[in-house]
Amino acid sequence: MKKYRDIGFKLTPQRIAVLEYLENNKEHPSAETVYSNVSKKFPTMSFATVYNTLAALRDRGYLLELTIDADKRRYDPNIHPHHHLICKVCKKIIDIPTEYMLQIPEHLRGGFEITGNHIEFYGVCPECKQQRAT
Amino acid sequence: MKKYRDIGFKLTPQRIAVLEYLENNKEHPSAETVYSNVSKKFPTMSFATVYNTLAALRDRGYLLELTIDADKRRYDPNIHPHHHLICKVCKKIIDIPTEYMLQIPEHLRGGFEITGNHIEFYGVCPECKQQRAT
DNA sequence: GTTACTGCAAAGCTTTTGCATCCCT
DNA sequence: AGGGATGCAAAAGCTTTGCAGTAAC
Repeated sequence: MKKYRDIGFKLTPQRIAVLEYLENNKEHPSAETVYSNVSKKFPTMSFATVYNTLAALRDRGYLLELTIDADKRRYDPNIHPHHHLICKVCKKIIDIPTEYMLQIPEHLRGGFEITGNHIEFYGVCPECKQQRAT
Repeated sequence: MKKYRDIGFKLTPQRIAVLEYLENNKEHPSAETVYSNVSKKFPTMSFATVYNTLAALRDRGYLLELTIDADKRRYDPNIHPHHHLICKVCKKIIDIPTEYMLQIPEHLRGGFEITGNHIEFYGVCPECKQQRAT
């Protein structure tokens, strides 16, 4: 936690609760999900504080904001380069920590300076596949 | 246009205007952009009709709904498999029609049935790169 | 004639903002 | 003490919906 304070990130009890909830979290939660979980232990917590905290962490590079879900933004505390596998039915997201070497053919690059990439794999998870078969 | 009618898609003047606007459109427009362009020639056009039409085309597989932009959904009439290169500054999106062979290691697949993938390449376009230098 | 689309306005969600108060450093 | 965070409520965007009227098939 010290690293946050060191860069001038003020550690309030609310922020610590959010940080603890996110730590090692693999669910790629939405702000709403973060709010409802954190406010269990912290009833006075407000939505605005969750949004502010998530935005502050994102701006400082401690949190990725995923635009995978059209309905809401989801957050990923894993900031190491990785990709995602998404269930089209239940929107579950799992991490794919594989590195792929992807080159864009020169004639398609359009003079862009490439800084990164992100692969979304789509599919149906075992649980949803079984429910469909029913 | 006949193909739409053949599957029970009712062709109204408003829908034809939307279809004509989208045809060969490479700008990946948002619903707002579609609306403002189509309503130039069709002043009585309503937002709801644009949304309904886009959703109907999407549901029938004639239009891709992109979740690349966190702020709004964008639409892509190019339904052939392809990827995207996105300018992080101005959010311009250009098509990358290259095919990449991407395999997910078995132990990471989690029993998913994989149905497809989509790569987002990130970068800065020449125009934005120049403005930054200034 | 049916069925389904249009247009308008209102409502629904997610996310952002203003502002007074409070508290971490 | 000072700067920044909190909490509340209101507002702002984007998208969806209900419903009466209308047009495509």
